[in-house]
Amino acid sequence: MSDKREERRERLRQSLELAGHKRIGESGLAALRARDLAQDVGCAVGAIYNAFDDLDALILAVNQRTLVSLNDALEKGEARNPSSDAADRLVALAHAYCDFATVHPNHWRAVFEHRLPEGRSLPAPFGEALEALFRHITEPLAALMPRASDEALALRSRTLFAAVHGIVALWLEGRFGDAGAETIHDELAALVRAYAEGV
Amino acid sequence: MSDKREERRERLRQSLELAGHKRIGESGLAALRARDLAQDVGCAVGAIYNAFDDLDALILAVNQRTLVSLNDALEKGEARNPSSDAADRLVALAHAYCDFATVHPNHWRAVFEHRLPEGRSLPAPFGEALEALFRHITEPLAALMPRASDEALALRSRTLFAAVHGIVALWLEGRFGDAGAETIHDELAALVRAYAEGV
DNA sequence: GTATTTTTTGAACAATGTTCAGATAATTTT
DNA sequence: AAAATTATCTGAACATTGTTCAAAAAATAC
Repeated sequence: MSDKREERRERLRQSLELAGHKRIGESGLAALRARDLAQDVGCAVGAIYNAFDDLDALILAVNQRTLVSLNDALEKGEARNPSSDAADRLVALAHAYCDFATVHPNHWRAVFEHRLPEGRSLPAPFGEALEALFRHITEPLAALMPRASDEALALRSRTLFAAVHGIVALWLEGRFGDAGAETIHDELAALVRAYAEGV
Repeated sequence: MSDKREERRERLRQSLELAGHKRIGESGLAALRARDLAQDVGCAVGAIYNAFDDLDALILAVNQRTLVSLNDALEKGEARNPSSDAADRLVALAHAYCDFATVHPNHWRAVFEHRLPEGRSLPAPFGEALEALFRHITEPLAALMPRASDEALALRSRTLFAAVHGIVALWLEGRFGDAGAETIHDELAALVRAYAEGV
């Protein structure tokens, strides 16, 4: 019966992930320290490396959790704004994305700031969480482009996501000055609608 | 006559900036090491701190240089593609931006990867170089929105820049899979044209 | 209850950016 | 030209990181 061991290890993993989640949320990815995590959880620094290969692995776990929350937020955004018009749905998604980034800036930033060391690639579940994100876009987009191939749809979903992400990112960096949230929503809506009409 | 001193110091500054430029170009921002720079230039580590406050200051200098190159590239792109149609000009700009990022990925990435420590803000010349970037967009955009205020134009220029940047960034991260350069050019053109028509 | 295996511990290591006292070099003054 | 002053350069030392590892402790197996 080696379940107990795995269970204990899993508990530690969870605690550390939670502590990491908290620290990133409060102070950002750059402020994450192995020793702080150990203290939060009440273990020695070395023990971290029994639960995770790396701090990178821990960060990936936290970021994946963030992606899941983001997915939830997008789904709630869609539910709150049920429309049969595809363009409306895309705008609602963009707004929900923007709102999530505004409410959880540090978590959201961490997902995109984090860079894996050269050569390592994203774990499969992380890629799947990203895929789920894109799917939200693909569906309405398919309504707008009934004759497009799956590959074309996948590509254009990514393009639209990237455009929206770029706008939200530059805004949250503060490079837009101090434009209010409504202004950004307007900008997003304009872009998304223009794109929806153009395709 | 204290010019000689300033001149020497300036020479060191230049050498270090050049060495930093080279290292970032070859291996990326994350691989920049103070000790490596010192060796490249043939001085002691400590001497770096006579020429620059920080490594951050050195990085900012390199990044500013990159922004200037980028501006040049955009101007050349405009010159190579002279059109009276505002939408065409915007598309040419987006393509020139994409090409620059493709040819100088590490330099280009460094500009956006680098984060100043909490509380410090960009030096004025850096902000001006960014402004110059936006101006390229503002001009054609003004032709498309003859009745827009200066503030509205500034905002929409940034939005369009951010959207294009987001697309190029996600592409260079490799999240788009292995789409060819023409595909990305097409995607950029579609987005820019749609936006141009929509405003 | 003993033996084995795993985990935990925290000191030690390596790699960073940065500082600083002393040595060196440049500049100014006399 | 020599002395005095000032700036600069040097590289060892410091503080902070993530990570490792031998020894101790704990858990598990027999």
